[in-house]
Amino acid sequence: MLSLDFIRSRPDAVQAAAAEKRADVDIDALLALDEERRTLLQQVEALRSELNAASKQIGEKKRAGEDPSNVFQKLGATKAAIKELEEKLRAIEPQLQAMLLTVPNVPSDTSPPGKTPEDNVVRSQWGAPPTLDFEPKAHWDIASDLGIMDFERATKLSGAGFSLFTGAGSRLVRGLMNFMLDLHTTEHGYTEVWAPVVVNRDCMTGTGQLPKMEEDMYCCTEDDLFLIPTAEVPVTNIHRDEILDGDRLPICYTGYTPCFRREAGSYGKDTKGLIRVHQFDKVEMVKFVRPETSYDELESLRENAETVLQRLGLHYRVLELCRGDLSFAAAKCYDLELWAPGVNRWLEVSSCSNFEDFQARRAGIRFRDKGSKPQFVHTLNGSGVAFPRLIIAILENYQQADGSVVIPEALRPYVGGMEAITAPS
RNA sequence: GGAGAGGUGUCCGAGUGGCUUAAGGAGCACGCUUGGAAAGCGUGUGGCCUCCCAAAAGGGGGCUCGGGGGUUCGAAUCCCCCCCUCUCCGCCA
Repeated sequence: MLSLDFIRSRPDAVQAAAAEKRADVDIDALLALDEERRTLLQQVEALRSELNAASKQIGEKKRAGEDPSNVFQKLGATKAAIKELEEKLRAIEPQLQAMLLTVPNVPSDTSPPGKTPEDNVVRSQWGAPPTLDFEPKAHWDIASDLGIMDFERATKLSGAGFSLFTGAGSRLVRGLMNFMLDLHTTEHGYTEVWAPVVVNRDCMTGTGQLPKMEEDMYCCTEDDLFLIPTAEVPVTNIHRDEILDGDRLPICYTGYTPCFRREAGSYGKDTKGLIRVHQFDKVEMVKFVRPETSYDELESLRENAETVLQRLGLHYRVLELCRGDLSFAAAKCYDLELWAPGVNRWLEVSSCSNFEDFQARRAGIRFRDKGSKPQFVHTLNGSGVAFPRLIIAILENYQQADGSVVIPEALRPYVGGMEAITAPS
């Protein structure tokens, strides 16, 4: 959420930014409503002030044993006027709030111009694609041939877009979780959290999934609870409606969670294999930082995510998202994409975003230095990293001519020393 | 799911219609005191909205005792709805 102050001072910039993100918002209408609200507020508060003074007078007179009835006379009209104005306000305020919640964040000046994913800027590359002297297989064939995933039975359980890992595949998932969490906690300084994966509406609104993305989430309608699409939601909301001690910042959390996405509107896209699924696993990093440090913190967040890929020896590139491709809440974002030779394409495994104070304002996350007024923190988060596409990359990059898959060295301690996954004989 | 208890400021805690612009205590900050500290004494102590002010500082007003409505000239206090927490019972990993 943007502050009304900011929108008032730079309406054109806000309207233009919304257009870049293809958000259908009418800033002029919003400001007109804001103006109306403030006018009404002034009127109603003046009347309330009168009424308060009169009530006080009545109390005093009664205590002094005097007759207060002359004060009563005019109060009826005042009360009626207040009631009328309040009703108008009550109609306007939710409307204004609803509009405010649909205004996207303004891209940072440092985010490159552009409208579509094609306009994203490749900022760097690391490593090189593997040299394979055979025709690389796609991960779904590798996994099926090795017996580490069972796509058919997963469909039987839950439908398309769900995964069933078995044997070494399952072990791989578990190992990845520990590998990434250990890296972020012991080397990158994050505090580990284990969070709920079902959250309430306030959480979803706080981080910006609601109201826009409701149809993309699994919802337990009986309880009005949502399955999280990312750990960003519960972890960022840990400090919702809090004023943090300025000395505590930055606060850095990392946590593993499963993630659930309905992917409404993308049916028929990437239906095969693990590229796009309804439930997947992810280790996430979330930071609460002082505003003046957030862009430095974004760089280190991206480096922390890159380290995961580097340790696993996987070829990747870093994209800087153009203004038009930024998500609703983000001001700046880096995507990390892994090279997958089997499906012959780049696959996004991490988004590292700075939301500045956009989420903090929605979620009421502030900090205070001694003797100062509270300020909103800046929030950031990044995948560190998402599992399915990482697994795709491991399988496809480390596949051997004989159909086996070599386990990256850094991962071996986490999978019981296993050096390769080989087909059952 | 059933029954009960409760939600007050940073914390504890009082408070059943106007001497409460929330008592008292603790904590915190500042000052006095001290060789220094503790104790003691004094002063102060939140958040949101809005207006005045070029801005900052400052000041005015409104709201804020879980949330939302209502009664009343006046509500922490009375009424209604909702949420949350705790205890016991039931069920259950």
